[in-house]
Amino acid sequence: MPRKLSKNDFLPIGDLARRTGLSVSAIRFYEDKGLVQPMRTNGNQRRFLRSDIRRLSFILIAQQLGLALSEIEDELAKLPLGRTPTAKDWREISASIRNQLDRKIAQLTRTRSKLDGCIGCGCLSLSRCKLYNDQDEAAESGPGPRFVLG
Amino acid sequence: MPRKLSKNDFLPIGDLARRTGLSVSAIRFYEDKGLVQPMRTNGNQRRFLRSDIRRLSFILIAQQLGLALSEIEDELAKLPLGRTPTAKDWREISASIRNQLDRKIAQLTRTRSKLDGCIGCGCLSLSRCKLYNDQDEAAESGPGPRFVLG
DNA sequence: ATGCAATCTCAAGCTAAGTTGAGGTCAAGC
DNA sequence: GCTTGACCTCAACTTAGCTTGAGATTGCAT
Repeated sequence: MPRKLSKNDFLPIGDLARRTGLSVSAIRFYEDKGLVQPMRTNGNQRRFLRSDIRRLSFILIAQQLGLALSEIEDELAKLPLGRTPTAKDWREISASIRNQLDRKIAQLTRTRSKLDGCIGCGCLSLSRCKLYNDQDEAAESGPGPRFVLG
Repeated sequence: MPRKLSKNDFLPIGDLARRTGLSVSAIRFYEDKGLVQPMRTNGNQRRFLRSDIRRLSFILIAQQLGLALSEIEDELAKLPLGRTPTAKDWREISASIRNQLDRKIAQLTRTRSKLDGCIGCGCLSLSRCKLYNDQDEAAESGPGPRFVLG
């Protein structure tokens, strides 16, 4: 016998907000970005599955790890059929996230050691400064490098 | 005898752009933010001092270190009379910047070790997840979710 | 004196990750 | 069946760090 859908299986947006700590507007924003896909009632109101709580929690956690929404979308897209992450998926995804974290830490650490070199020389000379002339690794982040949790 | 100002001591914005690698529009933007203060010709064109090259270079370097323009402004403001940084100033400022770098690295490292804990458990449970519930350091960024998954 | 590149101002646009507000609709309790 | 709170859409605003474009002016070389 297929499990009957009880009323509680369809949550209105406010409930989801209360249970995730997100604001209603943020959830709508995420829907806009394609991160969740609620159904609609006849009256056009959103109805979410319980599993969307988990999906949104994943988004929140990933954000705290310093991933941009677009990166989170990429991670979620790796799941078959936009499924909400299970424990196994989570292990795989975390491994990928860990790589990104590692890279960010390595980047900052390199930068710091270059800075240490510069403190010694005090050169401030563009032609000689390591901080300045290593185009390869430092200048990647585009306008306004964003670091996690300020 | 006071040194006579030769023509080369006043650079038009394009020269400054070529010599720093910044775009003309970015330099104007920085002026707007108060980071440089060029003089004007009778015809209202900007004329920069040679020392502004150094000042802008400092801005570029500090940006690569992950400082926001507002933070850079703060650092530059520590200098008496908006002076361009000398080697000694640079040593002091770098020390301050190094602290900020250290904090960012430490933050990321803590986050990573929490993630490692989570990979093991695969819980994805908001009530238990360390990533999620360390209010002290992680959850500064908004409304704190406190509820368990369904 | 003229031509043309460089410069000027001001306004609008872009990305990220949302928030805020106006004006309108839905659904549930009494 | 009415009221009220939750919900809807759409547009505009926010901060950071710029870029792009329109239309006007300047200044250097010939």
